[in-house]
Amino acid sequence: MQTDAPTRGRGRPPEGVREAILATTLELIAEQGLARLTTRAIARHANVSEASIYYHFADKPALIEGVILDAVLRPLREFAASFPARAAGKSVRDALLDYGLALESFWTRVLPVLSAVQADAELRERFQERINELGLGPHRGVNAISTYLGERQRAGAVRGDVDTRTAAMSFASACFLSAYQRHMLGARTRRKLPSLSSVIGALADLVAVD
Amino acid sequence: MQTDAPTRGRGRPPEGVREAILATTLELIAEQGLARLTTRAIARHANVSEASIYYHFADKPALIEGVILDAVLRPLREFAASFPARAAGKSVRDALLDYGLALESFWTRVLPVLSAVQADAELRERFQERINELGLGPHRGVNAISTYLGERQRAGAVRGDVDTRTAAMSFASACFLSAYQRHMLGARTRRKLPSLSSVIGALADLVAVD
DNA sequence: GTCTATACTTTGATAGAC
DNA sequence: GTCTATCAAAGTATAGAC
Repeated sequence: MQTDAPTRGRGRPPEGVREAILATTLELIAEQGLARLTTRAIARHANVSEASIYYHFADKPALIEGVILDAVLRPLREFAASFPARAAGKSVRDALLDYGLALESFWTRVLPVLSAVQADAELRERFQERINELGLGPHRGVNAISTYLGERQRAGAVRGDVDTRTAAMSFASACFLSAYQRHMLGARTRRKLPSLSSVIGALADLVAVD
Repeated sequence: MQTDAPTRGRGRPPEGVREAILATTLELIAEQGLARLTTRAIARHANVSEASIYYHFADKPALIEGVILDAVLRPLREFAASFPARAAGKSVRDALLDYGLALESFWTRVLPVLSAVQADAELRERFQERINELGLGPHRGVNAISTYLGERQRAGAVRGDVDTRTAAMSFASACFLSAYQRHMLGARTRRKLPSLSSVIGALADLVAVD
């Protein structure tokens, strides 16, 4: 029952089709997971035909893999780039708080995609290869914060007897668990873990020079 | 081309069919994920007909849900039951090490299933409901270890100025991150995080009275 | 309670007009 | 570059014999 546009789509500019497919696919993966994701659903939600999907992507796995990798690498780059700025001119405690909350929200963005990867053996294998090639993984975050703590330690702001690598691991993993709980049990669930802020605060008290 | 058993199966006792279906389904979910799991594959690997699946289970979602829930609750019960025994007569350090490694391997068992849950929106919703009803979640582990540390603190084996809840959170989350990295990047991947033992050891040094 | 055979539905992917 | 229409394959689920 379209009254005025018999020849072209219902408002989507033709050149946005590829981007619409990518964005919609990511959205659907995050919302409903990979198990029942169909090309038909992607096409409908993106206001596009299924054929267009196969014009832009070789097949369904190629589309998924592209979306997944991008959905991990993009937030990662943004986050990594923001790190130096976060610490600048702050106390150790404030820097850790700021960094920790950012780390938690990074994981909150990425976890739905990581879970989707685990749902398909082929995808998982390719993803692991790619991540290993790039040398990525949680150790990156641990190393970054460990380096930061080391610097502050030499500057006398962190207690000399603290093992910065262990402290960094505790810190990073608390952020991760916090994000994972929300991911697994849903945002509406009442949080029964100590708040991330309080845990980071307590860790800061342990490592920082008073 | 069966030469000797025209009427009955190739060795599976008829009464084991239901169990075989359950075990095989879990195995396949852990191995290849939920996205491409078919009733045909389950039947083949379990050496059973597809029809038998539908005799024992209402439909595919019902089968999956049963398997999933069992695969989380069973290890959880076993693990929870083993906890008191782990701490008995040990130093704080040894108890934490023992508990931590057990916690890591608990997560290693359960994570593949939790990831599968995230791959299907309907499954995720039912799972979250059930978990919330039962009051489960990572906070259980944190509470248990926090209680343990509190007792040892009153006994003088843990430093009085330690916040046991924060320490427990750090401890539990390190175990979780350790397991998650292996889950996500594969067991063969060279571990680039500090070993869990070393992190737990360092945490124990921080909280235990020398 | 389990099987074989099959009905029905959905899915990924392609052909061809515009 | 995008669409409509269509196909072959794969998927879930059922019927009926034993």
